[in-house]
Amino acid sequence: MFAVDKLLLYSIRLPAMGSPATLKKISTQLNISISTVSRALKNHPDISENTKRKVKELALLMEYEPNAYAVNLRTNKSRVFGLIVPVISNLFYDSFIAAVEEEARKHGYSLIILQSGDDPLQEAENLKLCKLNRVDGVFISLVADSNSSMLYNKLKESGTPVVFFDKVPEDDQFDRICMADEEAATMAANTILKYKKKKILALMGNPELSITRRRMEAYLKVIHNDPGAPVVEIAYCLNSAEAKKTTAEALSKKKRPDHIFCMSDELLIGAMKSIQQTDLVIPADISVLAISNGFIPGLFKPEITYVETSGFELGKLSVKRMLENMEGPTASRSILLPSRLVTGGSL
Amino acid sequence: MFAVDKLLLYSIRLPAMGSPATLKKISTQLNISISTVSRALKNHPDISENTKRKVKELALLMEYEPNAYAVNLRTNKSRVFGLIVPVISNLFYDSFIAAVEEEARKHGYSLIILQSGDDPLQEAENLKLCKLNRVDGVFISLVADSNSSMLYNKLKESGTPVVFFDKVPEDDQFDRICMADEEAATMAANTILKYKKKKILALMGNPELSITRRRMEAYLKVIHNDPGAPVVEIAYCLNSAEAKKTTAEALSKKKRPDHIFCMSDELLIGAMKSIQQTDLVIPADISVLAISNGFIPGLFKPEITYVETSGFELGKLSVKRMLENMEGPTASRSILLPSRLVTGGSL
DNA sequence: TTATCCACCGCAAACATTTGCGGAAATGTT
DNA sequence: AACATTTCCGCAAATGTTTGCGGTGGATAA
Repeated sequence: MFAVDKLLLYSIRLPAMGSPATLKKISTQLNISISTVSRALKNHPDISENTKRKVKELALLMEYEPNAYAVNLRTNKSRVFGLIVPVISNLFYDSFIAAVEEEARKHGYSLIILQSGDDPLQEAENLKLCKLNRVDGVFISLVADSNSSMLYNKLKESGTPVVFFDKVPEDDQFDRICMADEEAATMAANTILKYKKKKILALMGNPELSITRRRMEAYLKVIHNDPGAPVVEIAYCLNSAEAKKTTAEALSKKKRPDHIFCMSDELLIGAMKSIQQTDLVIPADISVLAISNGFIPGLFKPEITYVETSGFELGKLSVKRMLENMEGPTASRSILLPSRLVTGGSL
Repeated sequence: MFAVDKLLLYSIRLPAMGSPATLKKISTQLNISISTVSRALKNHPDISENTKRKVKELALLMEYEPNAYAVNLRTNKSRVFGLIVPVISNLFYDSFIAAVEEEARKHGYSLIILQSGDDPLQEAENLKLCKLNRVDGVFISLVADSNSSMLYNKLKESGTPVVFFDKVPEDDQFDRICMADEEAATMAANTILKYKKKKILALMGNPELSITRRRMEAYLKVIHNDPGAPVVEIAYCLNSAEAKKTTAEALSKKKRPDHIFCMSDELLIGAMKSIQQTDLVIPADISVLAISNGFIPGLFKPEITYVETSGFELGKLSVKRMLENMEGPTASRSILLPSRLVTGGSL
C-alpha cells in the first residue's frame, strides 16, 4: 500500500505521460520484461513476491488498467453479452434488461443493447453487430415474422451461445427461456370461470407469435371444457391502439361482454382506456383480468387482477442459463418460468 | 456477384476452416500480402481493380468480417458508447435509452448500458467499466449524492467525451443536456394560477439534486409573485411510496389541498394511488398537474394534465451533442430542451 | 540510353497482451 | 564436487489489423 522505492518515485514521470499505462511502460520503468509484469499482475507463481510487490505498486501508481481490446484479441473473449429486443421502451423488456444487466455485472459481464424495432432486417443486422463486436453470448427476443434462423444457427455453430427469451423460435434445439404461457393462460381461465360470466372479450397479441398461440390455446381449452362456459370472442390486436378500438366497439354493442381478458400489458392499457370512456364500473358491470408484468395493473382503480409474468425474473433466469453455457457446451434447454395470480379488485 | 476463379473455388476449403476468416487467410489463399488484402477491402487507390475484385469475392465467400478487437487495438476507437443511468427500468430512462440506441446506430455506434442503482460506488465502478471497455464516449445521468467528479474529469482529460443528461452536475464546464426545468416549472405554476386554488401540495423529488432545486425555485417564484397566491406546501419524496404516503396524510387533514403538483411521473403515481383511495373526484374536488414523460398521465381517468419532458427527445439531443464531440474538441455546452403543456382533464 | 513517373504491391513495425519454452542462478542432494 | 531441483524470469511468437515507407516493373519522356 506504500513504499515504492524512493529513487523510483522520483525517476518516474508520474501520471499520464504517454497517457494510458501499459505493461511495456511498467516494464521499462522497472527494468524487467513485459511478461514478468504481466505475470506479476496476475499472481503467477513463477514470480517472486518481491517483484510482484514492486510491479503492483507501480501499476497502482501509474493507474494501469489492462487494455480490453488487447486482451480480447489475445484471448478471444470479450466479457460482453449482446442483448437484442424488439423495443427497449417497454415495461416488460426494460425490467428484463435491468435484471440481465444486474446479474451480468455480478459475473463481470457488460451488456451491449440493440433494438430491432419489429423489423426482421434490423434484427439480422443486430445479430451481425453482435458477431462484429465479438460478444461472448447473445440474448434475443425475436420480432414477429423473424426469419433469421440461419443467422443464429451460424452464431451458435461459431461457438457463441444464444439464449432466446420471451419471443422464442419453435425449434427446440435452442435455449429458450420464457413464461409458462400455458400455465398462465390456464390460471387466468380457471380464475374467471369461477365468476360465471356470460361473454368474454379476449384480447390477444400478434397471432404470428407462438407466445400468442400458446396462451390462446390454453385459455380456450380451459374455457371450452367447462359445461356452462361463457361465450368467448377472440380479438387479435397488434398494439395498444388496436386494443382500445376493439374494446370500444365491443362495449358499444347491445350484447356487450361482461369480462375482458388481456394477454399483455399493452392490450390492457388499450382496453382500460376504452372502459374509462364509458360509465361502466369495474367489476360490477364488467370485470378485467390480464397477464402482466405487474406495474400497470396497480395504477388503476380498482387495481386489476393479473397473472404475473415477471420480466425481472425471466432476466435472472436467462443470465443463469447463459452462464451455464459459458462453462462449456451443453444440450439446449427450454425453461419455463412459473407464474402466479395477483389479486386486485377487478373481478 | 459470381465467377470466382473456378480453380480457386476448388482449392479453397470452403466455409469455416479455421473458423473466422482473417486477412491472413485470404491473403494466403490468394497468394498476396496481408496489406494488399486490407487495402483492397477498403478501396485503397493503390490497389488494382482486378485485385480488388478477387479479394472482395473471396472475402464474401469466406464471410470475412474484420475483427473489431484488432481494429480497436490498432485505431484506439471502439465505435461504442457507454450509457450510465441510475436505473434502466424507468419510464423516462428507457425512452431515453431507446432514443440513444436508435440515433447511435444510425451513425454506426453501439451502446453499452450500465445502471448505478442509486449507489455512488457503483456509479464510479461503471465509469471504470467504461474506461476499461475503451468506449468512445459516455452518457451519464448522475445518482443523487454522486461524487465521482474526479472520475469523469479524468475521463474527459483522457480524451473521452462525457455528456451529462437529466441529472447533471452543477459545474458548467461539462456538456449538459437537460429539460428546461425552470421553464417547465414556470409553465406548471402559471397554469395552475389561473384556477384560483387555495392550497397546493407540491411533491418534489430528492432535494439533493439540482434538478429538484431548479424546478422548485422556479415554481415557487411564480406562485409567490401572484397577489392572490395559494398556500404551497412543499414535500420532498424520494420515491413513489413516499409520495403516496405524503399525499394520503395531506388529504386526511381538515384543510386538505385542492391541488397537487407532482414534479415527476414517479411522484404522480404515488399521489394518484392515494387519491384513488379517497372519494375525491378529479378535477372537481382536487386538481392534479404533473411534469411527466407523457405515458403515465394518459392512463388515468380523467387524463392528467402535464408539462411534457420527453426522454426520447432528450436522447436524440444527447447523441447529437456527442457526435459533435466526436468530430473534435469543443467548448462545453449546456442545452435545454423546451417543454410543452399537454392538456388532460385534471384541472 | 537514361531519367522520371506512376501504378501496384509487400515489408515490417506498431498496437497491448498472453504464454510455451527455455535458461540462468540459486539451492538442495548425494 | 558433481548432479538434480527449484525458483525466478526473459525471449519470442502469436492474436488481426493498420499504415508509413520502400521497392518493383513498366511506360513515357528527355
